[in-house]
Amino acid sequence: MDDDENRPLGYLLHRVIAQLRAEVTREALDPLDLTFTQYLCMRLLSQAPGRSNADLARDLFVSPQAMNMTVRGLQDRGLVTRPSTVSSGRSLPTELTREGVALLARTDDGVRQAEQRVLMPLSDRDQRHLRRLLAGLG
Amino acid sequence: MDDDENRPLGYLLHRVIAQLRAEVTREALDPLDLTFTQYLCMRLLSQAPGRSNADLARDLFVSPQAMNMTVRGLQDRGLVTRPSTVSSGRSLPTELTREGVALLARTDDGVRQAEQRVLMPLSDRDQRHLRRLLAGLG
DNA sequence: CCAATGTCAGTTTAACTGATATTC
DNA sequence: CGAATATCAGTTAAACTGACATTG
Repeated sequence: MDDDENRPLGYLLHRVIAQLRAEVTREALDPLDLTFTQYLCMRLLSQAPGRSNADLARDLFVSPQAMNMTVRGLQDRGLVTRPSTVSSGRSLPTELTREGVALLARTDDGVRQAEQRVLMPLSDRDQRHLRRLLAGLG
Repeated sequence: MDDDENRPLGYLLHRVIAQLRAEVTREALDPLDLTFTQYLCMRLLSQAPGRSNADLARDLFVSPQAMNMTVRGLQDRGLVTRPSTVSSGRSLPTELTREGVALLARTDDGVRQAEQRVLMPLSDRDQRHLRRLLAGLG
């Protein structure tokens, strides 16, 4: 029989991400008309400006076609920008616009609150430890 | 600018679960014609036999309609069973059949290997710690 | 030629919401 | 009646695969 620590990682992770995603979307993203995937994309661009579409797709483990749709949606709203042509190669470096940076900042409070609710069962120390372990898997 | 530990939890979690889900599905579930959600459902029933559809839905944070489709798929293949009528109430207790238990067991090796690849960057000690922290959020 | 990139198009997975019947 | 359950049906989010042109 499974005890807590022997349950497969996928099972444990799914529960946490499903709950978190639902709460973040409802509380912080729906009011700003952003999908969770768009939010992840903007978050990634905030930390690593100039990523190409193919880079972003690899970072989030989705196909370049799927990521392209996400970026297009953000581009149509003026939240990210990328050059239509480039002097060398086909790779188009994408970055947040000033509007994109501002909108991303407006998600922060809601995201923090939703995360806090999900992480409630853990002590502050354990929360920091969990973040560090997850970051180590990136 | 974000350092590792200040990146939102949803961002860190998404990357890990996306990679893990892709590897587990390809390596352990596709060969047995199981979806990831069906796998989670069977895993849950293995640990907590007799759960109703509504229970399972709450456990995995999906709608009862979505879970019902998953259970139906497993039922049609004879992997789980639930009574068509019950003496009291509408709740139908679901459990794995012998075939379900056997099929779930056949996923173990592939799942373990996929998890091991994802967790590779962490020490054994940190892997155990991560599992314990995640279990604490269930 | 070949590998990587961006992108058009159609398809599929797997969730969602709404509505309804049953039962305690 | 009211709350919980199961389940019908239609819709949507968001991925997928296949195909192809461009570029270094």
